Amino acid sequence: MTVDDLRRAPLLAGLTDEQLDALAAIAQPVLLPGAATIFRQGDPAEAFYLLAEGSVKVFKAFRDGRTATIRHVRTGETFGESVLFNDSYPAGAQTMEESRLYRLRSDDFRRLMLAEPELGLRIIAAMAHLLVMLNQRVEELLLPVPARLARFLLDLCSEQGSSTQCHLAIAKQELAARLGTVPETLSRTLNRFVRGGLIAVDGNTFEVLNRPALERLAQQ
Amino acid sequence: MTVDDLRRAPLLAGLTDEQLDALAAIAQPVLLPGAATIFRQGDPAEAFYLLAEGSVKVFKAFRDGRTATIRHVRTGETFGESVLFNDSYPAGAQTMEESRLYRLRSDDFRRLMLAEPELGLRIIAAMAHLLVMLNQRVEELLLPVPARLARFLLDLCSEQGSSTQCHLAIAKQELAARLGTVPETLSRTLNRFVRGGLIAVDGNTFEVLNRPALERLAQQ
DNA sequence: CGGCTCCTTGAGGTTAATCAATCCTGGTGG
DNA sequence: CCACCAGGATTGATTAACCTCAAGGAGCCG
Repeated sequence: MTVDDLRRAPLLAGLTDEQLDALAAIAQPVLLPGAATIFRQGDPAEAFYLLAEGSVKVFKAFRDGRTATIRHVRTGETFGESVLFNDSYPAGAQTMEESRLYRLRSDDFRRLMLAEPELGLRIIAAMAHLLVMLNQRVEELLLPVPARLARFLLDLCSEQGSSTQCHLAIAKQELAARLGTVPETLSRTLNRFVRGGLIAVDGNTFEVLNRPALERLAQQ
Repeated sequence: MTVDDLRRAPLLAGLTDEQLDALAAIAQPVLLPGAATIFRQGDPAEAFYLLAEGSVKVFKAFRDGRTATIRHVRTGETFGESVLFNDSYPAGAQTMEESRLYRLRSDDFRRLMLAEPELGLRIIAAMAHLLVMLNQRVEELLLPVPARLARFLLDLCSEQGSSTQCHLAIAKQELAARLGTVPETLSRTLNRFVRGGLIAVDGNTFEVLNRPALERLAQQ
């Protein structure tokens, strides 16, 4: 049911039932198969989306056809919100499996914001925060590949509650995309880490052997 | 006088005299010589600034000591505003000549925002817009140097009201920093444009000879 | 045991930084 | 009026990072 789906979105948490009803009135349900393009980088911005079920990735496309995954959207999260400030999408989005989402047209949403200032304030603040995050991700792409990989590994470990071990849930080629590089370079870089005694690799499980060196590398 | 200085800031335009007085009460005047560091990338974020007189540049620092100028701040503009969302500065700032500025401590400012919701709404919206701009600038650094230069030239021309001619007011090495590259590469790239018949150069004046090709280059 | 997909390894090419040398050009003092 | 000097601007040669293309493995399922 629409309102229940909306209530699960962190961006909308804490809204009153009336506000959610108003939102539900402008939310268009969409059902997409896997690997479907939702919007492309540079497309005129018309709407943003709430992911109710399934999974979606947001990515930047480069000149050379390479892509860097910016984030994996989780159930209940919104994406493409920057349409409210921008007139074209700053990144592309694609489903990774069959997904159910809601489309929120930006002019409908803007109209709603005028009627409900509280909603607007909440959205704008959340969005500013998102933009800061996005900015950090894009900035990371300016670092050399080894630094990006080191960051990722350290983050993954702390995310999984360990300071030395972590398990990679996605394929290495997905990781390469997430780091904005290609599988070959990822493979070579991992190899270099192993030869340098920084980490040990067993399949998709990693062990950090020399944390200080890895942290130094992650710096720059 | 403080209030007059504040009134000139686009971010604050349209505020009532009372609101400006309240702001003036928390604005600390600062006088700095040229080439002075205002804050460094990564410093804990405590305040943002309004430039009343002089000139300031905001820049990203790279691992290798290179820097990319993100923007040249003009009189009446604010910079470092992202402290309101971030707990450290995402870029560094430095005066380019003797400058007079006002320091606005972020917790003072936040307190003021709570008391004056209208002020908060205005600031947040303006800031979200700024963040989008910043994001675009950082993204540009992912493009190859010729694309960045092409963009810059086209922007400069349209900024100066001409579709074919423009004049560069800063030194070429400053332009190189603005493009996130080094003077040598800028020189070679300009040369390539000239040899390719894209532009003509006379000192610091440029003429666009083949706009479509330049626009194509700017794409990616 | 093919055939598949994913991963790795090697060779080569492109982009752009670095280092070093040279060339202007405008300002200064003789 | 001219020689000289300093900073900026150019040019050449070298180097580093990392992508591309191409060719092997390694595991896995029918």
